[in-house]
Amino acid sequence: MDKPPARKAPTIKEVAARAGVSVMTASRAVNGKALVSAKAQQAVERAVKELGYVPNASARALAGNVDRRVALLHSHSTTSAYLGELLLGALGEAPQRHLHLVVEQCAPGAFAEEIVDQVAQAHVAGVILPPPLCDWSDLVDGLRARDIAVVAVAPDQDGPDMLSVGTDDRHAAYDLTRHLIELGHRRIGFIEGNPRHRANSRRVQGFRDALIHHGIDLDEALIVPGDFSYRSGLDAAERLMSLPVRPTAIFACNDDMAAAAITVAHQRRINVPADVSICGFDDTPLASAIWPALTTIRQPIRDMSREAIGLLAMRFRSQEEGGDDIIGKVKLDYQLIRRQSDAVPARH
Amino acid sequence: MDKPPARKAPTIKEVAARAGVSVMTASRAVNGKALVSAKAQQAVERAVKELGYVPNASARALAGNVDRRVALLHSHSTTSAYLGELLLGALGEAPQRHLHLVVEQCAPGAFAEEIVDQVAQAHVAGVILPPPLCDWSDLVDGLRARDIAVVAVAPDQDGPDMLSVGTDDRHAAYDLTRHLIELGHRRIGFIEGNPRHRANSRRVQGFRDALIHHGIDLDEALIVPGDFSYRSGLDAAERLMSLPVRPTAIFACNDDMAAAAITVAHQRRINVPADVSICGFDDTPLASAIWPALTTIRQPIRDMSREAIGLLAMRFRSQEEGGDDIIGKVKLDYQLIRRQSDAVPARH
DNA sequence: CTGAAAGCGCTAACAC
DNA sequence: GTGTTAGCGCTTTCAG
Repeated sequence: MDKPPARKAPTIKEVAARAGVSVMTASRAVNGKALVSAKAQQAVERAVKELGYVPNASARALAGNVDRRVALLHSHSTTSAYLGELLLGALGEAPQRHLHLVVEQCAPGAFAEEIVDQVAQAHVAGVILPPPLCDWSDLVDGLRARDIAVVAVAPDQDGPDMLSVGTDDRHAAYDLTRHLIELGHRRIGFIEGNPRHRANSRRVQGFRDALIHHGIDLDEALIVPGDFSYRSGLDAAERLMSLPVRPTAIFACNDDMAAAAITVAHQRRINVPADVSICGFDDTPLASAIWPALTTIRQPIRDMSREAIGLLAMRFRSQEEGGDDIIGKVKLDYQLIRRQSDAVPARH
Repeated sequence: MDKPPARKAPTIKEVAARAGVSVMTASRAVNGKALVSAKAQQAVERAVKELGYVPNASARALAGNVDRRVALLHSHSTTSAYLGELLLGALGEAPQRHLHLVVEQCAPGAFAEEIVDQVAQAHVAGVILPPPLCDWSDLVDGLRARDIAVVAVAPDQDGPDMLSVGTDDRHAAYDLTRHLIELGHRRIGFIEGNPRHRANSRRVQGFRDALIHHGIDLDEALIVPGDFSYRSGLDAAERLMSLPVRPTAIFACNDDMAAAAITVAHQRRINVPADVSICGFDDTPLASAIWPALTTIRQPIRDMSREAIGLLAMRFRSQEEGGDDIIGKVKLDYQLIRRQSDAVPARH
């Protein structure tokens, strides 16, 4: 005898029947919003467990009319890895906040206005904007002009009246530098990112602060320019390695440039990390793909999109209650990922 | 005067009214399934456009009772980039096939049975399994035992009665090798991947075939072992570079090992690509992050998940019609991505 | 605190 | 071809 092939998902009706209460009470108990007697609550909870009941999201959305849609907008320049993390966070959080997530890609050469139209036609109430979209003011303004809530993810410049999530880059750079100092390094090279990005200046600042706070004189020759690309990291590292007195450690403003520095070291038969420690920033896939794997700073991208959804939900709630538009900013903790590219400096 | 803040999405009712037909006709016209007069069809289409009507997925799912859920299951070892691509493809295709996609991550050390339970409790009718999950037979069998359709993405071993999507690795390796041969290379080194993976043997096979078909004698010393890791690529490349007669080109079985080969070349002050061409496989983010950027093979991951959704939809349709379980396999075209790591061999 | 009735937007099923 | 009726599973009223 086969088991019956028809396995329809249990409905709230069945749960109610089994718990001996009305459908309405069951609904309330499941959602936990309204007041329900402890007894009813427990009965329902048991029934739910026994039946393996999962609320039907469609029905819920339809009935509640609260199926607000939010979009995760991404451009061609968002890397798959970044997007993947963003998606994972947002997809996980959205249902819990009673939001429906849609994913929109903006066309390569599109104007801000076109994108705004596209988003508006999707009938979304809010948009999550990862970099670099979040720094495109025409786009942000256009969206807001149409009453679409915008939350910026790791924006380069963070307007005071914006919803945003991000990490404290300055502080992260400070911590990474301190880590190197505590290892015993005193001569630390720094490879800058694109000077037009605020993220870069914040990281440089953190680096400088750490040096100062630990009473280390900064040799300006140790700070060399770069632009976040691997290619630029190659040149920057060459300069650092050619210095009369070589640094014992190098802090690159991102992983790509750190990887480039490792390549240069290898080329010169300088051992990493025995002869020179090299650290990156961002914890991209590259960081763990190369050898030695990079000690770097990880931004909790997944958590960021989770929080972004939360911020949106909060804004909607406040709108429903007729309040002013809430502005919110959340700063998430970064993480120092220690791998194999750093060590105590060699003794002379 | 402000514009009215309440912007409810238009319903099919409004569309019907505007088009001067009944709701049902509008529904049929929108879905294109049933027969509708050309006139009504056009009227509805115009109304849809003018109102910016988008069918409410929840209502549709609820009414049709066809809101089949499918899961994209991923393990901790699926990289974010791979997952991101998979997600993009699946998220785009699922709604069109009237499927609702959920994303499930399986717990790090979980047993197959636990994962099967988890999936079953999510009430999904089908699961997309990226590698390495698709090669975990306990998991696959467990799922199928519960009548959950499984589609394997780029499986290492492809059972005859399985739904699967993938690319022709052997053929891709053949093409990449031919590319090198056409450039003028005759002495081509090959860095193998983990010998336990079929993907590896298929790639080796393609390489050998290409050599044979072009009348090039294969020097077995040119095929060196690796295991797909950067670390192993370093060792393999060292062996290749130490050969009495160095190869003029190296084909590494994946990008990580190709990147390692480039590092080794740099170390030895061998120019890439002037002195040695180096190609990878997979087109991971690494391929374009390093310098010179890798010429490699790209698998259309996004398309794969799209096709996977299609396969699932097809299977469900056939089930509804009471037919046998359809088995389907789709092979997608890979792409040879030419970047800067290959060139015509140097003349002696 | 609980329940009954009504309806969310849409599509099966059956009429015309 | 087209319209009518009913109902998907749930939550919102509004009465108890």
